[in-house]
Amino acid sequence: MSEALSTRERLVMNAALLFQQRGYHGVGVAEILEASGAPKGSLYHHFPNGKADLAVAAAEWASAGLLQIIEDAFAPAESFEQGATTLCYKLAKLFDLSDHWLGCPISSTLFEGPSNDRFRRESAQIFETWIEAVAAHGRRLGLPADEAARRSEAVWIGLQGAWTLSRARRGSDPLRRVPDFVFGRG
Amino acid sequence: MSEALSTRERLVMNAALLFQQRGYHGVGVAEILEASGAPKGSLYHHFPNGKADLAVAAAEWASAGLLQIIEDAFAPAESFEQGATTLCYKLAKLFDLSDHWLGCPISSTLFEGPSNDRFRRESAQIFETWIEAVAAHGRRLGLPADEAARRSEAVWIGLQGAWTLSRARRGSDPLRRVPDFVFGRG
DNA sequence: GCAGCTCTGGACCAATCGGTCTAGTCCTGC
DNA sequence: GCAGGACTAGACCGATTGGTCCAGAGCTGC
Repeated sequence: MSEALSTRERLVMNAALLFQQRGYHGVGVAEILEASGAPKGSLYHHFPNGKADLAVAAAEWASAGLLQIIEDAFAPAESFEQGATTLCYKLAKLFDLSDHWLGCPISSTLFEGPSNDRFRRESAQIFETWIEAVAAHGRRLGLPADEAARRSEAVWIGLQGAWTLSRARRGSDPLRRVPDFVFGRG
Repeated sequence: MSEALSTRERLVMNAALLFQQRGYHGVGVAEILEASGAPKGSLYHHFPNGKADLAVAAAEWASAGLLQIIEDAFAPAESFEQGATTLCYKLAKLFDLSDHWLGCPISSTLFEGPSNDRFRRESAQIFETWIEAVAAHGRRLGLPADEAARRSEAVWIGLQGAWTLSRARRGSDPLRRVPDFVFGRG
């Protein structure tokens, strides 16, 4: 149960999940409140700017989760290719565990949000953090810096694109083929 | 000028553009009406189910435009690689001509829409049409059927992912590097 | 010239939107 | 035991949402 979580944590978690399912504008504040079992006062206490603040917090929370998945995937890896492949499979499994309709937590939450620079900058920064985390593992595993940068960007692009196709097809197959795509196998 | 266009066409065009910019739920019916210079009655005359019908029509209109771009890119091509590269550059140019913030017309319009099966099926079908159009050119240009299918899917995934990254970075560089990823250059 | 359509124009509606405000509860330090 | 901040609870708000409805404009065939 989530009773142990604070109201703030529940708000962020539920907001992240709901935004991922239906996008920023597709989810009303009331629904997030209901899912979190919190009254309106709590939301505006923890997030003075309301929905927008909550969305940024939700995206950052989701981003932290993704970074952890990257660490878990690369920790036991003996090569960049191996780590990246594990990462793709982990995300495919995550996708399978959902109802096959989750979007990218960052795009869904921030790209579709109010068109202000704050959201745009925040999303760009989260994406770059993601790519840099993978690139760092590439360098650690012996790749030259420029190749690590190129490869990690390719992994990101492959995952982002394949995630969309997996969503349309309601199955994780495209995600599982990302390593072939990135490393020119098959 | 767009005076020559019918009310219906103006509605579909403007809806497609606005949805692409801010997603299905991010755009109100009133705004589409205002952009099209049409009253409410016209919308519900041409699209009895209102916003949802309009969104499907807008996605199909955008899809037709994309298919035309594919034809234009592959028509003079002498190899799949050449056609696909031209396609990527054409889309990069298109992205540059916008304010660097357009989303994929299909995802923005249908993925973020109401979570019903109609939207999901429609988006899946449009994506498959897209991939099949590219694959057909692959076969025409001498690729074995299975390789054409794999390659065209890779192009689609690369473009979809790179488009997202281009959006975050506010520049079309990632799109222009898609051919390198797909064909293992560089 | 009028019957019968397609289409337009816009008033109107209930529901929902995100957000404000304040009274009250709870916990903690003293 | 009480002072005071952190937090909850929910009534309330104006604006906007998507949608309905109907009167009438404009065109076409007769």
